[in-house]
Amino acid sequence: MWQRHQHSTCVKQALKKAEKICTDNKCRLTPIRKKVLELIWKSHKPIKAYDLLAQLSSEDFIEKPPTVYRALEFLIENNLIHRIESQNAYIGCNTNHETSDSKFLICDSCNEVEELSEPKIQKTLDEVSKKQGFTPSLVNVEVHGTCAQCAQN
Amino acid sequence: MWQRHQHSTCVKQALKKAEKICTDNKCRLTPIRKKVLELIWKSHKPIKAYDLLAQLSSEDFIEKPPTVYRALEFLIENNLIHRIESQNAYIGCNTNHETSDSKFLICDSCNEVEELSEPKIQKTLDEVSKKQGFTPSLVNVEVHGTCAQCAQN
DNA sequence: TTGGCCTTGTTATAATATAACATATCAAGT
DNA sequence: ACTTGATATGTTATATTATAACAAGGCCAA
Repeated sequence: MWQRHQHSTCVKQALKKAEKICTDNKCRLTPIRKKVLELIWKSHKPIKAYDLLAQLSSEDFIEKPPTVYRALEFLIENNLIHRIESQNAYIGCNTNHETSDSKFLICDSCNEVEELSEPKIQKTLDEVSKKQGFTPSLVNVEVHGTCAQCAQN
Repeated sequence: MWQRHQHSTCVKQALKKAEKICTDNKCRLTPIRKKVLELIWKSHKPIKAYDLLAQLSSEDFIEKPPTVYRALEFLIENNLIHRIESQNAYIGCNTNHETSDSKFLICDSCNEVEELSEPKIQKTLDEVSKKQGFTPSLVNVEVHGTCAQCAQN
């Protein structure tokens, strides 16, 4: 997207962060979970469960749906990835949050995704919720559109 | 949800509004489309495509998936309903918008949904997008939590 | 070292959605 | 009214996404 970066390093960083989070949370980053997380980060764009499945099966991992969905569930619970609801796809989480809130800009042209961490959004949604007497527990924002790169071309 | 209302009247109003919109948009609110819209409004909560299908088939309508999905597609295109992405479900739209943007408070306890039309949210998202050089075309916000009614109980 | 819990394996199936092509209906111009 | 092109629906089949249920294995703490 508009922010190019060294991709190989971000995969490593993500795995490192995952190790730490699992230690902190007293849970296990098993080989399958690690592999799925790695594939998600390597993809760099939202990736679908059955695409992960295909990649796993080409690498001596078990290639049954429950395997992947369990790994995804685990990674989501530990805030290591998010699900993009409007695409039935999964993407690595590179922000630090306690909650599973997710806020994305999704470029419908290049299909890259930027995760937002602007407190302003959360604040606005909290205000509006409060006005309705509503107590938010989980926020999901998906803004579709065109990124800066794609707008130029 | 926190706002109780006369339900039978809101179904009628929704159908009336639909007639108008279809006239304006030069498109046709056929019996199937009308029936699907009516069922969605009668449900009053997000309803799933296959539940609609079941209800249709018990009323002499054709009971094949494409029938329902086509009607849903039409209704979404004309902003008469929205899809709740996090639930694979559909709900009537009672606000007036040009775009298909949708913003919801979703009570995970009673499963009722409130559509938001606060310009503040749109404004905040526009600002954040702009900051990233991103041009939004469609916004989807789904805030899960507990509504005022349910919080009391 | 064993018992319990977490994780994975395995089979089957549920739930959600679309492709592709045939037929019917509408509505606008003649 | 008749023709025609566009829109809508019927129909069959299948794609895509996800979970249930139960068995087996591995890990670790008492």
